[in-house]
Amino acid sequence: MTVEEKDGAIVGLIATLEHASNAQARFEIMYSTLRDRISMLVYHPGMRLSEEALAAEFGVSRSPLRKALKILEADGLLRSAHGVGTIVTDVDIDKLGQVYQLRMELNELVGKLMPRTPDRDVQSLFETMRRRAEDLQREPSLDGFARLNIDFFHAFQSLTENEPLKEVSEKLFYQTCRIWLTLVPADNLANEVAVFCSEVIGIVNAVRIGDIKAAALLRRAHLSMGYTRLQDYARTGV
Amino acid sequence: MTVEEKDGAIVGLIATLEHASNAQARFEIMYSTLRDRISMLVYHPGMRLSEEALAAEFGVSRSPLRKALKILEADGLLRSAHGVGTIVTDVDIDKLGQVYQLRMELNELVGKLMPRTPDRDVQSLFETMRRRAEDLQREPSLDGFARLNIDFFHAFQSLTENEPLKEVSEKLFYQTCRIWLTLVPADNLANEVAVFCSEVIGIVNAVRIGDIKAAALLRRAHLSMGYTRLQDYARTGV
DNA sequence: TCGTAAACAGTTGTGTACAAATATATCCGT
DNA sequence: ACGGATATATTTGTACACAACTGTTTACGA
Repeated sequence: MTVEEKDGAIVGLIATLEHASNAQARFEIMYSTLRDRISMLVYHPGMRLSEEALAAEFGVSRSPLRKALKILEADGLLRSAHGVGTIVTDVDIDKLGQVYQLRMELNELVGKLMPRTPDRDVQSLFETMRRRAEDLQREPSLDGFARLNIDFFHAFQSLTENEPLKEVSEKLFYQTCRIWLTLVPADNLANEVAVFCSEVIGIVNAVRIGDIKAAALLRRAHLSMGYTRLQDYARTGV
Repeated sequence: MTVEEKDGAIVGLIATLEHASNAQARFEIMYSTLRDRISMLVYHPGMRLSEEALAAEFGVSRSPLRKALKILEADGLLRSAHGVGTIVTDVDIDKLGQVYQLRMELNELVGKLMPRTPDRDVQSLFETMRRRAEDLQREPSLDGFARLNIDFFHAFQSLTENEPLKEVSEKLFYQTCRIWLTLVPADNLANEVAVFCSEVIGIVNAVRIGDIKAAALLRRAHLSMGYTRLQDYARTGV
């Protein structure tokens, strides 16, 4: 699904870009690659990115790269400062509270607005998520946690057919998902992973019997509890 | 509030841009000006815009102008086609149904998520809206209707302090507000204006007594009825 | 007269040079 | 040695030239 799953890493990325047919395809690759790196904290908050370096890596000039950066800026993930650089935005637990409130409501809407009866493909997708959750629980890792969090979000998105809702939810998700990587303390990772995996498995079970509404309510509940735990981490961490 | 309210129209616009201190300010002017023109059907759906002509009008080169166009493209208001031009997107009543469903839910959230107790400024803003609604009802016009619709939306936005909710609502509003200008038949304009003005006045009354939740529910109800009428116009119009 | 292909005009996409702005380093005076 | 001003390096913002692409027109042949 994501671009990262390539063999030769950076080399493979440029190769992919070279063969990208049109401008839109090249943009999508650059955009999702950068967004993924920001979300996975490869580019950590406060880090300065160089347009020239990124353009060189992608094998293009600054012009098309800047388009991707501008959209990421509109998404709230980057911030450009003239004469300084392109800076990865900070994630502030307090400001993110508003986003979390909204995300909770939106997740409930997944069950209300055009819920989609899961077909065979969706079911197998969620079964894959269950398997990955079980694997992760056996061998917890921060990266695996973050990756499954992202992929499970996209799987959950397929439960509604309301396109605007999906777009809006996606934008808000990427504004918040980094917070876990910055706040969860290493000594509590296994516990946090276990909670998350039980959430995944619970929702997979709801999807299996076709109860999208229940899946949405479960997700909303877990989102709420997750935010509470994040606040605790932020308090004790400081 | 909007940029259009200048004396010398285009000349004034360039003058404003010349004096804009930084790049962000210049971007905001170009962005909101173009969005307003699209929303007011100065640029009608299907119309082709020329980057060069727009850049000349704003007194800048294509580079900074393109940033505004790219964001408007991400907003779903424009579409760029290589070798063809920059085209104003169509408004399709069926596809907009999903947006309307979402907008209804989001409007209700205004009353649930961080509703703001109206201060003196907000109250006077809504009183202005009431006066403009009364004026419009006395002398109905399509442009006046569209303008008040946009301005009243922004006024309503000030009733919540949840910034992400405001951003999301704004994006969705501008995806839908053009539909009225394209669908309302001229022979029913006075009637439609009357309905809209009564909505405005009703919500102003709710705000006056400080009942934001009621204002939000009223707005949601009117949004729902409005969408139903739009569907009727679309059916009888075709 | 019609169909087809080639030339043309016009548009967005990309590369590149330079301007504007900022952070850092350097130098000088006290 | 320290403060401050100045020079320098680095970065994003802008302008412009050209490449890539598309729709239209025109010319040519059947």
